[in-house]
Amino acid sequence: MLDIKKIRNNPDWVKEQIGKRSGEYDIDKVLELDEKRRNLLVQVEEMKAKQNQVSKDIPKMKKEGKDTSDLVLEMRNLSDKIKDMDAEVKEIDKELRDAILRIPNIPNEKVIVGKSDEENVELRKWGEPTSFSFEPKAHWDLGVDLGIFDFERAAKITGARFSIFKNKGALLERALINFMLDLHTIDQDYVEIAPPFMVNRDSMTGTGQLPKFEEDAFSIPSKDYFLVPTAEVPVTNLHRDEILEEEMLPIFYTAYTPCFRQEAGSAGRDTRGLIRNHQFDKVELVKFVKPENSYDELEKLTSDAEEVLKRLGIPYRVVMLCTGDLGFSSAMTYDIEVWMPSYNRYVEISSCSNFEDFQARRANIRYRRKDNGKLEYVHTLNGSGLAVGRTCAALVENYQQEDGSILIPDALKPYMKGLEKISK
RNA sequence: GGAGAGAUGACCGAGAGGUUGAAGGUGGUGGUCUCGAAAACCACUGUGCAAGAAAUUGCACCGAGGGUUCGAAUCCCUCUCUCUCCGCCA
Repeated sequence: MLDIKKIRNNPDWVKEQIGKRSGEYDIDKVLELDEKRRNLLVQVEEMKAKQNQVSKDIPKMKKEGKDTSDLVLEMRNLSDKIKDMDAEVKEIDKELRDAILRIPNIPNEKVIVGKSDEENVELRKWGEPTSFSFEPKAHWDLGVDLGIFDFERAAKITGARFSIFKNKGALLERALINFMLDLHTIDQDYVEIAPPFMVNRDSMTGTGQLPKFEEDAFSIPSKDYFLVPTAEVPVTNLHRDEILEEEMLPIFYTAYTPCFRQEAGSAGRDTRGLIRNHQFDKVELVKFVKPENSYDELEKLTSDAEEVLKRLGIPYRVVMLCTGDLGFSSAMTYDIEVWMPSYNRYVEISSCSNFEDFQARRANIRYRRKDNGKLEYVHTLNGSGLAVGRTCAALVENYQQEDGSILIPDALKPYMKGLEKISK
């Protein structure tokens, strides 16, 4: 959520910044509602001030033995007027809040301006695309042949875009989760969280999934809960409506959760295999930091996620998303893209973002500065560390052998009971 | 699911229709004392919104939302959450 004062004081600048994004956003509506609200507020507050004053006077007058019945009658009228006007203010408040919540974050000035993902910029590359002395297969073929993935039965028991991991495939999935969590908690400084896999509406609003993207989420109507689309939601909301002490910062969390997404609008894309499922596993990294450190922390968070691929020996590259491809809540995002032989290109496997105070403002996460005792919004960041399903797919494809078996990278062997390779 | 109890400031905890934004304490900040520190003592110490150049002023906020009243932290209703007991259950 943007600061309404910022919008009010620099409307043209805000429009220009938001204009760098793709999509249309109605900032004039926000300005209009804000104006309307403040006009009403001045009036109703004047009336309330009078009401409060008279309410103080009445007991005094009674003590002095004066008759208050006329005054009480007058106040009864005023009270009714106030009630009507309060309701009006409340209605406008709601509209205003809803309108602001639908305005995306302002991109950081360093983010490259561009229209779509085609204008994203490659920052660095690690390794080279895997070369094969034979025709490499896609993971959905390899995995089914090896009996470690089963998509047909997943479609039967649930529907399209679900997967089953079986035998060594299930072990591999589990190993990857543990490998990633151990890396982040033991070799890096993250504290592990095992959060609920369902969250309420306030949490979804706090991180920016709602109100604008409700159709992307799976919901539990009977409780107005949502299946988590990412661990970012429960973990960032851990500190919703809290005031943190400065010495508590920075806070680093990592969490494994399954993620549930409708994938609305992606019909027909990536329909095979593990790339785009309604349910997938992910290990997430989340940071709460002081504003002055957030961009340094974004660099570290990204390299912490990259470390997973380095240790697994899977080639990848890091790109900066241009303004047109930036997510709704993000001020700056680096995507880590892994080499996927079946696609013959790099595929997104992690998205590392600095939200600055956008989420903190929505979720009301503040901290008290030691030097002046003032409250300030924290900056929040997160990134996948990594998407487990896609990592699994990338590993299978990049480590495939001519005979259809899959070599296990050294770093993962301790998590696979020392298994060297998966074969028939 | 049934029966009870509760939810108050950063934290603990009073308050039971009328100068209560809310006693007292803890914590925090500043000061006195000290070579320094601790202890003790003194003072200060909520958030949001609006108006104003500013000092400042107004309004709101005692789990959330409604209601009663001239006036609600205090009374009534609904909901959420926490705790105790019973039942059911991985």
